[in-house]
Amino acid sequence: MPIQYATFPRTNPQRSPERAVSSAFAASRPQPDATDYLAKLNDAQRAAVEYGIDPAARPGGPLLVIAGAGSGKTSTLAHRVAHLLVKGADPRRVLLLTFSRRAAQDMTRRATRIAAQALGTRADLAQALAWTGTFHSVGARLLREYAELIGLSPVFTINDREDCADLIHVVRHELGLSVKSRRFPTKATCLAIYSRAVNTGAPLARVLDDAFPWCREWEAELRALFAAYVAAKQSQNVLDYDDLLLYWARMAAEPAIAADLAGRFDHILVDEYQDTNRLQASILFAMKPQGHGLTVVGDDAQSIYSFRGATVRNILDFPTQFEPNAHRVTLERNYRSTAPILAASNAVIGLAAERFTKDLWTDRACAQRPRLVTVAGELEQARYVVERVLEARETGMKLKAQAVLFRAAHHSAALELELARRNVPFVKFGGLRFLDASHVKDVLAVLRWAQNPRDRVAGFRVVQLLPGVGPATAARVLDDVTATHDAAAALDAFEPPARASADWAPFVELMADVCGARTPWPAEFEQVRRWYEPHLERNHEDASTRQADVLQMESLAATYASRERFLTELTLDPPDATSDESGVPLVDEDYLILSTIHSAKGQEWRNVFVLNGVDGCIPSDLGTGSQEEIDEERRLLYVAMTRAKEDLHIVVPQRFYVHNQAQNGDRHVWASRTRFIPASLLPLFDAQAWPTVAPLTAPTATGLAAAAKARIDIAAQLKTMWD
DNA sequence: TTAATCCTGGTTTTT
DNA sequence: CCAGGATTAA
Repeated sequence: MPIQYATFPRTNPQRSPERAVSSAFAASRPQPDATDYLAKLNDAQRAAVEYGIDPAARPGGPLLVIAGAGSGKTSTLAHRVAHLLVKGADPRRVLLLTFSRRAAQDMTRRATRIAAQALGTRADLAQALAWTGTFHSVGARLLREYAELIGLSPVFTINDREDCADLIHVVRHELGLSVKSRRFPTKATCLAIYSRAVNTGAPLARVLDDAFPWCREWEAELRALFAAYVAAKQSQNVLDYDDLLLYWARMAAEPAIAADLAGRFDHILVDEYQDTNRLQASILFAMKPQGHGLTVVGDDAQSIYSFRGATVRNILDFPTQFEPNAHRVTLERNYRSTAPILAASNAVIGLAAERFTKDLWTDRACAQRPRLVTVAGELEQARYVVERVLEARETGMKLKAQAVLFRAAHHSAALELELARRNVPFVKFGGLRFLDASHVKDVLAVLRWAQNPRDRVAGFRVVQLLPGVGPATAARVLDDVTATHDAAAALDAFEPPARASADWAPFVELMADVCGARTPWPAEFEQVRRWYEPHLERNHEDASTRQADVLQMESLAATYASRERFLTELTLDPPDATSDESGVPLVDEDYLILSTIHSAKGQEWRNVFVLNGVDGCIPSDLGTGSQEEIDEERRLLYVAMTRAKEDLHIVVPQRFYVHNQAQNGDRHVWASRTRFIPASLLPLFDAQAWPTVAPLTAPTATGLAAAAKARIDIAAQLKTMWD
């Protein structure tokens, strides 16, 4: 039997307490007017909510909901979940997979509110709707429960991308691949190749041909590297992101486990299905081979994660995976944007090579077309945005109701400077992540190592924090720890180099405490932080801002039940922003949203600015190799545009700065408007230049004529300057 | 063996 | 332009 975790009680279909919870709902239900809470839905939404749900909420056939941008997708899915609960489905046996944790929380909140209202119950439905989260986080939870059945230790730790890259690096070195005459791909590239192969399920050769042609010559070496990488992960009891899916998929394909695993869920609902990959689809099919109780929701026009192995084929081919085919409902009515914004967005996506089946419509008439604003350069672009943002705020539009979107995190650099200069508070989503900051990684490494002493990447990092300890000493320490199976004892017995002797005893003491869990969580975090602070100050110039980060982490740590939960969830759902110079605005303060387009998925704002609407940014010049890549970039612009409710500005700088070009270093390039808005679409936009009064005007003919009459000899004047 | 310095090269988006 | 790898001084 899988071991039981206090925090994640296993459900048992026959005699679990959850059944009791469910029947309590049923009993307290005053036979509501079943249609009442669905009254606000339109016909298509209602069909999507009610399909296949009989009066006893027994799982019906598979359902695909194609939900266009702004068509009330979240609301519809939330209503479907609520409808299930109202009909008596057991919330503990509902699996709800979302794209991000934020989406998961949002969905849980909405669904339970609707259901609670309809049922007139005060029972804590949200608590009962426990299996809600991303594929990765749900995978992690399931794997911990079944760990011992599949040869994992349940205390496995999860490496984030950086850690995985470090591990690959070590393995690569051990295989002697770093000393080839021709340069071997970097550790990050190796990991990207590995990850893509796992997530797409494609053979290595195909992955290389499709996405990494410049690494083609290394196929044999890469294959050996990946084999060693997998072995290293296993011996160290660590999983990477891909493993969470891969182990889940394999587990679900194993008949002995599959019956128990799949039998735990009556209903599986998946949001943002267009951004799932082959591996994720295989999990769903293994869990629900006939598709009973399976609902997937998404929009093929918003598929923007192919770099992560996602394939739009998942959603396009979903209906025919089943016999009879899955039922399909399409939501085409848009409630978000004005008609002109929608018309322009439809036109942009309409030029895609693979034509999509739906056109969104709305009855929100409006005269203002989306603006296509030409500015001179990035500085003017930043000024334009700030001016317009403040202007809108003057009219009462909160900063939070406005957002600036861009293709790559660094595209907002100039804007961030301008916002700081003019004291406009903002929060940026996407780009540099909290977990990538070295001081954050240091602290987490201490905790991770204590959690899982076999984790060499964590240990390697921790030991080297001590002055006088470098890679060689650290390697010896780790060998001792691995050999003795007792980190604290091994550290105690280790003879440190002279330079490190003063720091050794406090270090051993700390690790003994943390490994032995002598200090209860979250006080343990504080203990680690106190130990770490002097090392932080020694190693970093800007110790004080980094210290603030660690303190912030400490308050975050207090909100998790245990060290294990903290480590797992922080890795799977990291905070979005670091506290840089601008500082984090207070929660109740108003602030402008800056976000990568990818991070903006599923959100909406009244006023939206899209930066750098030029070829080279959208589409990124890195993504113009194939028609598929170009179409994905086009969908990216579509996603950005359809975030806007009332006003949309696409800013086109005529000149922008590119950094680190292979040839000439930094330089300006002359940009042209994005190819996704060709001349034929211009009538749908309100094209304008900014600023409206040109700062420089050429001399006019009459002006020159007048000046000619007063000709002066400047050369003569200058000569007299030094007389 | 560590730590400081020099130099090269490489690039988006994220669970 | 910055991170990470290579080189070199201590």
